[in-house]
Parts: sequence; structure tokens; C-alpha cells
Amino acid sequence: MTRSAGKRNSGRLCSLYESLLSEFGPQGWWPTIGSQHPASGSQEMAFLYHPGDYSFPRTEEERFGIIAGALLTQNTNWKNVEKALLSLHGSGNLSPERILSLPLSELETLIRPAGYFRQKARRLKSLSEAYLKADGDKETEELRKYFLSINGVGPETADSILLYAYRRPSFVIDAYTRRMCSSLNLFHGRTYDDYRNFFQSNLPPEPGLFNEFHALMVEWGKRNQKKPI
DNA sequence: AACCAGGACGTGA
DNA sequence: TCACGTCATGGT
Repeated sequence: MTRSAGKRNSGRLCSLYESLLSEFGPQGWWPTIGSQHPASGSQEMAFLYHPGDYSFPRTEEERFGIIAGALLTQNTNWKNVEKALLSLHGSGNLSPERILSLPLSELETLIRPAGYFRQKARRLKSLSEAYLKADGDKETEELRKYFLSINGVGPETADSILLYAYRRPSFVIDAYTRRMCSSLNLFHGRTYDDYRNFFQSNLPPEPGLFNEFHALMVEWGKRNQKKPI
């Protein structure tokens, strides 16, 4: 990659980001559980987005909810994941310690709406154990390798955990990102890491930027799946 | 009623 | 490496 090609890609990415942001607005990822009507004291829980807030997860449950959600949403509609996470929360089990102490069959029942529930129940236990043992002071790429070594955690899940739960500058690549790259003739790569390297080498390593950019591309994908551009 | 959704893994060639 | 089957629920 020549220096001029690199600058050209950076420019394209930055203007793409700006136009997506002005068209769709801040997406407020990652959604977390909160009460829907805090002022009225209603206890009805729902998933809340927080547009423009790129700060660290506020509570331990919030952070673990992101991690569990990243695993549960694999090849699954997010609405189904919400049901699973709400049942974990509602039963007081949305923590790594509680997940580990739950009998496997009970965990399966709680997360059933998220699909692949047998596989995901086992993997959620191993991820919980790994999360408890994780060294949050590790350098980003080392922490990434650590999570990638856990069964059930592939590159997209690892990067979602790093970016949204740890606020590390690790760019998340998903099916929408690839579709967008090819349909805009922006980049064509072979592997996951090809795409990740493309974004990371052409953007400043800011977690807030990576956060919003990924979420915006997902929104673009959702809007353009029925009515292609 | 097939098809898709914010993937990952095991297998055989 | 890589193509292919498997894992499962819920909405369209």
C-alpha cells in the first residue's frame, strides 16, 4: 500500500463516516438494560441505546451484559437476544458468577429465545470463566488473542467484547461491513483480518469512532437489505 | 413457508 | 487453506 493510496482510503473512510453519521445520527451502541420510564418509577425493563455516549460501561452488570450479548447475538436477530438477556437479568443471573453456578439445563432454558441455546449455554459458561480470569491490563492485541482462544469466541465476538465492553480500539467486522465495502467498491479482502486491518490502518485508533462507525454500517445494512441502493 | 438474523466450529478433501 | 454441514429461535 503506497502512502498516497493510504491517504486516499483514509479520506474515503472519513467522508463515508461523516455522511453516515449525518444521515442516520449517532446510534448509541451497545444497547444495555435499563428501566424504560425511570421518572415514573416504572420497573419495566427494556434495552436502551445511548446516542453520543461513548464512555465506559457504568456497572459490572452492564459490562457483562455486553459480553454475553456479543456471544448470544451470533447469527441471531438482536431482538431474540434481548429476550434471553432480560430473562437472565430478571432471574438475577446476569453475572459471570451466577452463570457459572447455574445448572446447564437451567441456563439453556433462560437463553432459549436466542437460538442455538444448547451450544450457547455451554459457551456462555466458558466465556464467563474466561472473563473472570481475564487480565484487563493486557495490551489490546494480547487481550484479543486471549478471548480468541475461548471456544465459541471468534473474531467478531472478540472485537465486539474489546470495543464495547473494554473500550479498546478494535474494529468490528460483520456481514454488513463486508457488503458495504463491496457495494461501495471501497475494499475487497479475503479474511476477517484483511477487513479489520483495512479499517484500523486507515482510521485513528479511537474507540468512540470505531464504536459509531460499526453501528452505522449495521444500520446502513438493515436499511438497504430490502431496498438495495 | 422459505428465508434471514449484529458467527463459530468441526470435518474432510 | 477451504467448502460444507451443524447449531435453533422468532419475525417476515
